Amino acid sequence: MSSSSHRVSEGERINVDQPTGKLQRELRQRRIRLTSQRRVVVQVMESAPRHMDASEIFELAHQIDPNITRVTVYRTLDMLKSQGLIDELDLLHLRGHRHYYESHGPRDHIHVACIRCGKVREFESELYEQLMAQISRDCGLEISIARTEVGGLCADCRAQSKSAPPA
Amino acid sequence: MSSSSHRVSEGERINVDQPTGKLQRELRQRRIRLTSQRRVVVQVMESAPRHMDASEIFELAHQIDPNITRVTVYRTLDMLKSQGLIDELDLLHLRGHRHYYESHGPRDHIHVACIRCGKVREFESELYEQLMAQISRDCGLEISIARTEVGGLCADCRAQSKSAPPA
DNA sequence: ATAGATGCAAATATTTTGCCGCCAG
DNA sequence: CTGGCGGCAAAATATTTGCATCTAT
Repeated sequence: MSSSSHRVSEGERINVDQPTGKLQRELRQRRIRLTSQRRVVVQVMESAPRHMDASEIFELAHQIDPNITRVTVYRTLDMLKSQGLIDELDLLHLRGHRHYYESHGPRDHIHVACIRCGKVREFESELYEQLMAQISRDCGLEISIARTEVGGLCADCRAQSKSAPPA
Repeated sequence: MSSSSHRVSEGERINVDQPTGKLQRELRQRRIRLTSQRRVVVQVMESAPRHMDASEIFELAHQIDPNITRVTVYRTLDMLKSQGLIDELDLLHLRGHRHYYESHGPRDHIHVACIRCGKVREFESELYEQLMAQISRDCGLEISIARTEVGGLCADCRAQSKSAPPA
């Protein structure tokens, strides 16, 4: 396995850090049965260039191992969610009612999406952590999950709007 | 039907000043056809003590006017969403895959939910606005939607945990 | 060996669509 | 009057469940 422990650059978000492994390792550590199907599903998720919904995960996983069914994908996602290893997003429902999944990174980040072209970027900020601290303090909440999604027109799409109006 | 420029009252917990009306007023202003069904749906949404999903909205609306169908609720919600008058939330999927709806307030707020008791509180913060400004600047995004949901154990539930462990 | 996963098929739930008669503006 | 809207039923999606079988540990 290519153990590249160096940081990925800004825009791209392919998970190269723990080669074929962060989720898998977590599962093993937690004594959770690592079946071949689960291995495929987590690999698919970890190597995806962008967030996928359950159907997309299924398609890819099924291509790799035709035995894998939708049911297994749902069950695996549920398991990972209940283990707190992945997040379920809806990305502002910009493209329907799909739910997208992503494996937890080390830090919380914000999803910033363009409502026109659909590009999604991840954003981290000191301010965000301050905000969470404030919420925790003011609401007396012991925060375990947080999600922020922001949508709008990106610079590129604004530029294009000038020649061609919105769809 | 009921005179259009009259207030109907009779709701129960419906304020007659603006509440029975923000959405309705917006729709009229925008020359969007105000059918009796739409009136009922927006009233239900505006007078609800908490966020509801499509089914709940349907139940209540259907109680008020048995003619109203699920389809109409869906179509009305779509319309309101496309007008940017309501937001669609999932509240961290704490209770399954439901989507909740809420009419836009004047200011953006954060939804803070307890993962145990399910209580949802709304939270506003200067920091939040700063964060949005930062995102807008750094990502070159003209923000039109934003959503933040935070989950964790509230103080009450933490207290209870000491005597009775998690469900 | 055995608790726990998977597959299959069918049950549920949720959302969308086509068509036509009806009502708000 | 008329174009948009709601109702109905059915299609298309999405998710969950029961049960027998298989497998990772």
